[in-house]
Formats: sequence, structure tokens, C-alpha cells
Amino acid sequence: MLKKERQALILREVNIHNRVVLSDLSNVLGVSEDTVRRDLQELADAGKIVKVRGGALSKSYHVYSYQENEIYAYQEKTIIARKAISLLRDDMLVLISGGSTNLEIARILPPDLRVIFLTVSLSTAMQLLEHPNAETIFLGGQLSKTAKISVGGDVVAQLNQIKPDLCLLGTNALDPTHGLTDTEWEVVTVKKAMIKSAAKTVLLSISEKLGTVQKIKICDLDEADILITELEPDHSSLQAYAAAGLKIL
Amino acid sequence: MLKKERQALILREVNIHNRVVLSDLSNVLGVSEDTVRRDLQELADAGKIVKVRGGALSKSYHVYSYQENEIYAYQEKTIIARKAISLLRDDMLVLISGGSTNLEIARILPPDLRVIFLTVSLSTAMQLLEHPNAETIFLGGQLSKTAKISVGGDVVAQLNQIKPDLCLLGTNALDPTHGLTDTEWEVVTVKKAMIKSAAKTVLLSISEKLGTVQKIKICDLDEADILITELEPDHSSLQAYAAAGLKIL
DNA sequence: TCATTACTTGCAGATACTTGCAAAAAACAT
DNA sequence: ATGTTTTTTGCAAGTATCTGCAAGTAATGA
Repeated sequence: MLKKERQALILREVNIHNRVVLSDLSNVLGVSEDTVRRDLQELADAGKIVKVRGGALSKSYHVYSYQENEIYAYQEKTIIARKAISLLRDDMLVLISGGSTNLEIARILPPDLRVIFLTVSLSTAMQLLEHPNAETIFLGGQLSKTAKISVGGDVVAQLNQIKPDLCLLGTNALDPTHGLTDTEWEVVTVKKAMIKSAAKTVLLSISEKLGTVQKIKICDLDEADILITELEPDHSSLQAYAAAGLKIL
Repeated sequence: MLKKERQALILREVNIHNRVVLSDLSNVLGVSEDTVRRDLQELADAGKIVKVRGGALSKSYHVYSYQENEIYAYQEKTIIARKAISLLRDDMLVLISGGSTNLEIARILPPDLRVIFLTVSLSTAMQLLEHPNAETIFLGGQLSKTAKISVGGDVVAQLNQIKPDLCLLGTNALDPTHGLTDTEWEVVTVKKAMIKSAAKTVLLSISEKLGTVQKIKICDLDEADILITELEPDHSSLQAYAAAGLKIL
């Protein structure tokens, strides 16, 4: 069999079934695994497939890849993500909401960290799946077109039955007197349930959102435990939040 | 034998079998391999065949490598998607699996169609959210890193409690005698439950997957109801499936 | 951690290719 | 016909590529 034939067959197999296993190909094609490995490498170099350990995957698997340049205040969110990650320990059960800060957390999560994540956000889930050691559980339900998260009674009911160690909550608006607020009724309902469910709630917010108020209230500040912003913990604009009982990171 | 004769024979051989091997030609034509090599080179220079190490391939064979970069077999999948959409009616409850064909269905879904979708696939859900009138419900559970769908007992339990009108099932491998097969145990479990749950099951498959078999069985053909491929319903390669009781679209 | 599996690297034999050359064959001219 | 020119062909020597093996390394899963 000619080399090009082999590679065409491999490519075809990958495109049809989205994945191939090296040892299978070696059998089917009647050549050594080394040769197949080299073929896969060449096809991968040509950008036609994605090589993975033990085989290869079709490129279309990686459709929803992360685009870092689109994210507003990317720098700040990375700082926040790093602080949040410092709270995570192996074998924790972590409830994580949607939003770009949480997406960034999922993206820069240390590969060796072994955490079980619970999420209601499609994009966060997508990103978490890229992590080698994280287990991801999606809390299903009716999906909100705008927030792209599960909403509705089902989600709340599921949240009532679990006790996560930590809730990483992306925030929309945060104010010392008005507490945590948001724009959508359905989202607020889910966030309330998330806070109530978790042993500890961590609020993630870029400093711009401090002192802002939205129309619907989620909770007062004292119902959360930790506040993470991109600022130093002793920054003056955080004093009011510390006074409200939040631990500042 | 004259040079032109030889080259005509070679060209014919390539066009019939899509490939020729240098050493075979040398034997058949009774000339040295060097001569055949020169002939192949000339034909390749004239653009009539594609020379590869050890032989040559037909040009159409080689097209494979160049056209790729979009979704594989995009044309075929669009045809399938259109046929599948013709089955949908307002207010139906539709169970939809993952895979690029279902992604295409979600993409070209008519904007005025008012359907409730149930899905276990993150990417399908993502795409369905773009639709103005579709309601999307995600069946949550533990997420499979490879398939990017919910798997596990939770999903099966949820599927047992609903009775969708239709299940649009992307297939991995389909064969008249071996039935519907797939590569991953967890995915198979979910697909089984989907088929069992739905009133009618529609199999979506590009014709290339017909007659292929994977390692784990989902079900026999008679447990599904409709088969959609990009081919005309009366195409000869579909007869075996029609005989197995599937309605062909 | 240990065992297993996959991968990397280097190597060597096999195979295919390139180049140059000379003999053979074909084409051409006289 | 005969010689001349051009093309074709096969061979040989050197080079490049392909392939499988082996030894060592890295990653993975129990």
C-alpha cells in the first residue's frame, strides 16, 4: 500500500468517526504502529487532524475554542482567576457559574488539580472539558438564551440536593448597601440557589462593577464569604466590603 | 510496445483503479522500472495523474486532501439536515443528540419553527440557543470529555421520564446485520436510552458510514424507525436497510 | 508508588528515486 | 540503403525516503 493511500484512508476514518485508535489502524492497514504514528503526525502537521495520545481526533471536535482577545478586561480577569484558583484543593466539589471570569478560571486551571466541578453554564462546561483531571457535571434544565445557563425549578431542585465546598460566582453588580444584584429573574433564581447550596461562596468581580446596582436582588453581602477583585486586598475601595463581613482576596 | 501505448495503458489503469504500483506496471508492460517511472513522471507533469513514491494515484483520489478544512462532508450533511427538518412540526418535543449533522440541523433550522428540544450535547445546545423560537432543555449529568455529552445514570433516568415525539440520532456506524454500533460504552448507554424513550427514532448517517461497524452495539436496526442519508431513498445501497424495516428518507 | 502503555530517538535495511551515461531503437535526411 | 541525429531505454552509482526495531523516556491509570 502506498503511503498517500494509507494517509487518505486514515483521514477518511477520522472524518467519519471523529476518532481513530493507533493500534486499530496498525492492524487494519497492515503496517507497524510506528508507521501509523508517523502518518498521524504528518496529517497533524498538515493541520488535517488533531493528534492525541494513542490516536487522533477530527478537527471539528475543537470547534468552540477559546478566543482570549475577545474578552473585556482580560488582564484583570486573569488576576482574579489566579486568586480564585488558589482556593481550590484536590477532591473539592466546586460549583461554578458562567461569565468570562469563570471561563478564564477554567482555562488556566493547573492541569494536575483534581476537582469535581458542577456548573450550569454551557461555555464554562465546554472549557472545563479541556482539563485533563477535572470532572465536570452539568446541572441540566431549561436553557436561557441570553445567559446560556440552565434555569428553572429543576436546577434549583438539584442544587438543593448537593452541598458543594465552594461556589465561584461571577457577579454582575455589587454594592455595599444593595448587595448582589442582577438583571434577569431566572438567573437570579439560580444564583440564589447556588449561594444557598454551597458551604462557601466566592464572589468574582472586576473593580469596575463595585458600587453598581442592577434591578433584581440576589442577596446581601453577608450571605457570601469571599470577594475577589483584581485589586490588592487593602485597596481603599474594598473597605466597605470588608466591613460588610466579606473576606477580601 | 510504443511509449504512447504504454502511457495510454497506464492512464487507463489509473483511471479505473485509482492507483498503480510501479513494480506491477514494470512486470505487466515488460519494461524496466526506470522506464515506467519516467512514464509516470511524464503523465504527472502533464497533470493527468498524481505521482507518489512507489506508484501513482488518480487526480480525483487526491482531491481528498485539498478540499478539507470545513466540516467533513458538509454538502451531504446539509442535505441530511434538510430532510430531518422536514419531519419537524410546531410544538413537537424533539430529542437531539450530538455530532456535526445535528449541529447543522440546529444551524439551518427555520426561524419560525417552534419546537422544544431536549439534548445531551453541549455543542448542539450552544447552537440551538441561537434559534429565536426553539426552546432548549439540557439533560444534565456527568460530562464525557471525548463526546462532550452528558452520560451516566442521571441522564438515563431523566430520559426514562419523558416521551419525546422524535429522536434525531447522529450515528457513528451502521450496518444491516450488526445494527447500530459506537465506540464508547457511556455514549452507547445514553443512545440506548434515547432510542427507548422516543416515540420515533430517526437515524442520521452519511452514506460513507453505511456498512461500517464499531466495537459496541447500541441496537438492531428494527428498533429505529427512519433512516436519513444524503442519497435518494431508492438508492441501491439502502435496500438492505429498507428490508430491515427502516423507512428511508 | 508501580506497571502499563505510548512516545521519542537513533539506526539500519529496504525500497524508491536521481543523475549520468552508453547502447539500442526510432526518426530523419541524403 | 546508409549514415546521422534524436529519442528512448536500461544500467550503475549515489542519494533520499520509508519502515520497522530497539532502547530509553514520558505519560497514564490503578
